Amino acid sequence: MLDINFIRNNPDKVKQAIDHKHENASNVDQILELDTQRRSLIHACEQLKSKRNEKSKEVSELKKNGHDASRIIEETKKIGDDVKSLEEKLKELEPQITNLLLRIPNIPAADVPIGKDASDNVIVKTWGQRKTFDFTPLPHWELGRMLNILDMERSSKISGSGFILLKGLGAKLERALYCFMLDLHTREHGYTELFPPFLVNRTSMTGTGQLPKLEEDMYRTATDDLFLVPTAEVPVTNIHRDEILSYKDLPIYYTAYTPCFRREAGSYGKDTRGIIRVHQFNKVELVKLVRPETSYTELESLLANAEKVLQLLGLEYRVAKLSTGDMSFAAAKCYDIEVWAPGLDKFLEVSSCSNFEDFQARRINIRFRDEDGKLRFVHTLNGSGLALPRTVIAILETYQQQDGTVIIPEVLQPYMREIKAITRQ
RNA sequence: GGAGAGGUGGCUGAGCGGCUGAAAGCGACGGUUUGCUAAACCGUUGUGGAGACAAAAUCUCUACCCCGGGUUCGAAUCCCGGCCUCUCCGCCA
Repeated sequence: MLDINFIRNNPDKVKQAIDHKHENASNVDQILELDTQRRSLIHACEQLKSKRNEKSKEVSELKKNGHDASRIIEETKKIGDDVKSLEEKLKELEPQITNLLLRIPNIPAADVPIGKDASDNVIVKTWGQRKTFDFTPLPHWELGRMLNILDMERSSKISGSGFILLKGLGAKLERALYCFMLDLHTREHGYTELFPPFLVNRTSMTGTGQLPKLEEDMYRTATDDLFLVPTAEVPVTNIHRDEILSYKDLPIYYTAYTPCFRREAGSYGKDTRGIIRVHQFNKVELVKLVRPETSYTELESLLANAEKVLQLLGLEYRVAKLSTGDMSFAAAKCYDIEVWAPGLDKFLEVSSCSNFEDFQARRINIRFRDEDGKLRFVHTLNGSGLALPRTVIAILETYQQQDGTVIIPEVLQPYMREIKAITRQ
């Protein structure tokens, strides 16, 4: 969330950000109005408390010297009642303000293109050569069925639509991919590997910003009020919640594999075929906690780390700098990586790399003490490195042969017991 | 699931309802001493909020001893609820 002081001093910037992000956000003027009320209540309340503390001390003195204190006790009781009534008003007001504050989006960075949606995103990079085929490339669901590695009919029998059942070398390819990604990021890019819980509590979900806005998109276990993680970002970023780190600890780089669970409420009818959009998918996530002054160079290197996966897999991709209208609520700047899927004849988003500046850190209260002993909020970043299903799609569709077999990219072969191709099983 | 014990500052650990934002020790930081290191000695050492100030520095007030309620003129301390940790038993991959 934003600092209330920042909103107070820069209401127009905040309003402009809301406008540019096309967010259905809280009313800034209303927040400021409530904030003014809040502060005057606090002031009045604290003055009364001060008076009460003084009187209590007098009582203590009088009693110690054996005098009667009943008159002052009566007076003080009255003050206590007034304090209580002011506190009740505050207790009503404060959650209102917090709730409104939680629905104000982050301010986009200065170099983010202003636009209304994805059509205003700017392609900043393309990598790889467009693969040409002397036959018509098939979509992955055809390949998956022919090779008997993907069974969408039976997965929907087990769980409903939008769930993946991988079989044989399909399952092995999946496992090879996330092992390869984790190895790359830990060995080459300096990330620490984590294996976090897959269920998290409400506080964690609120900390990273999935709640309160997106509760409808989350799977929740009713009896325990736990949520299935929609991304490893949630457990991993929350690791240092309410902590004060040392500047010596920074930067912190974490990577984690988790399944991701998303109800995809409201997206019915979109990308329904195959495994483009599913309720459960695997992902390797990259998370960074860094010093504020380094966060934008850290964003570039995080993006490069994610790109590296596709480069090593030999998959064509492009990088888009998201416009204000397409950016997420909490991001200050965001790049999407999109991989080319020849069978679908389109690009698919496989990673979203964002700098949240101190927006998440403020919500989640992660600070660090710098060399001067000052407390400052860290900047948080994250990105997929990468999401699995769409990477699988790109591999199957890019490396398909005329006979329907699929060549395994060389970097994955050591993870596949040196199998070089997936053939009909 | 049953029974018990416990949650105090960066850590260990005292704490009678008022003199406790909190003893003591450790650590960290600064200084003195020292050829260097160590040791010794001296000093500093929380955070949030509100207000004063143009702002910073600073100052004042207020809150915080797991969280939330309650009792009281006054709560780290008493009472109730919750969360978490540990031990034992049961169940279990």
